[in-house]
Amino acid sequence: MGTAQRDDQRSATERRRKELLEAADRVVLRDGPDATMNAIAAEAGITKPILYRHFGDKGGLYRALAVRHTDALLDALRAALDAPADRRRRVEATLDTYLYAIEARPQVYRFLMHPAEGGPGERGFDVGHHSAPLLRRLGEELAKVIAERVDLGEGSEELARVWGHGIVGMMHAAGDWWLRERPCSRTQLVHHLADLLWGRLATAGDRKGGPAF
Amino acid sequence: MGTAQRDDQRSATERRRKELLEAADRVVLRDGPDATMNAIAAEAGITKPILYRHFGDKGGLYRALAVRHTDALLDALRAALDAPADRRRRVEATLDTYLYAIEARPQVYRFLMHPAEGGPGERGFDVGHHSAPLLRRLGEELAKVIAERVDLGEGSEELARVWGHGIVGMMHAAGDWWLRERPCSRTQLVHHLADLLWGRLATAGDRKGGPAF
DNA sequence: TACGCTTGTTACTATCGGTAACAAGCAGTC
DNA sequence: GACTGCTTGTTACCGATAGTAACAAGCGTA
Repeated sequence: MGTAQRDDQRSATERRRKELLEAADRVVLRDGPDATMNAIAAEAGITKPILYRHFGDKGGLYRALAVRHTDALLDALRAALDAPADRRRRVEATLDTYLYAIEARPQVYRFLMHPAEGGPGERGFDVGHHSAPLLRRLGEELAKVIAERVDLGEGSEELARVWGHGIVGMMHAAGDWWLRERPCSRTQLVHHLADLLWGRLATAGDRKGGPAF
Repeated sequence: MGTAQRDDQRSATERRRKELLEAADRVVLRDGPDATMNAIAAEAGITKPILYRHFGDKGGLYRALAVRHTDALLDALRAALDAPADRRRRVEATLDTYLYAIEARPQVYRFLMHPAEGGPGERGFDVGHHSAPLLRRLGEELAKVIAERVDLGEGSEELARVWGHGIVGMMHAAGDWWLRERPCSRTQLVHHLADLLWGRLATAGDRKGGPAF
């Protein structure tokens, strides 16, 4: 077998893989976290074992799906992070980018972050909480940017990683809550979070009627 | 049937429920996220249907378990939050309390936050990502304390809730990452996070070698 | 004794992830 | 043309698990 054909086959299988992923995406969009392997295979016009040949197990399929979406999100976040503006603006732009993404595609977001939620059998598309890997990836990425661009003195690498994961967690938790309750506009949420990051908690006074310490 | 006996029975069933929860706790401690309903029933010396009569479904059992642990954690956090010290100390004490809890009982923590992780079948104790409810509860609780004690001016209630959920998310994500990688001591992590909350990100200078904006 | 209530069991269903075992098409090789 | 090797695809199964009847046994009470 010549190398030309091997390349053909390789690109062919990759195309196929892409098609399968797109089918999986459609099912996830439609069925939410209840998507089963059978349903995905049916949507792709094939049967289960092929999915398993391509992705190993359900976790593999999920990971491939998650990587696709995470990559897209990361690109958008990097653009906001690298915009030519002062730090406060960049932080706000980054927060807004993330929140816009989860607002625009809540189905995808819920699938990535909260697989297996509804459904009677509770036997949804779970495969072991992939939100953590996703968030960890975002945290590491943010840490890299912080370490690159902010002067933190001694032990800056460690500090940057702590902050990276901390800020991503803040963004994620606040975004998750906001997406459910919609207590305010996206812009307001962004400002509130930026205020928090800008140390307003430290400078705010004690409440007058509150406990006296 | 007299009311006395009805009370007896009620307290009896509640005692039983408590025993079942303790058995479930032991299994979770031992088997981690792979705990099955059968295993829990066996540990309690009974069979499945009784668990279902007491807790409805797996989610019910999980929720009851989560509430127990969350209550205990909340008590500890409230104590730290209400200690007679300045705000920075209280924040540090609270962070440290949380981190100590997850450090001391990682099995419980992993079960609450990351059910269904290991195991070949990936069919672990999942039941729909209960970490979110848990974190939401912590967030609301912290929001209450912030709104009570910090003077935030206009729209303080909304701001406090954003911060409550944001800070809890920061604590959770950083703690989760720290628990896995152990890149530094707990004390250091606490200081790093408190620094972040105290606005050091805003005041730090640009890195000299970094991109020029 | 007969009733009602709770506790408990055995035996079952349904569903889902995952896996053989086998069939068919299609390139290149003898 | 027949043979080999590879990928794609199928049907039919296994094993584990959540969840559910249907039935039995203890135990106070009327």
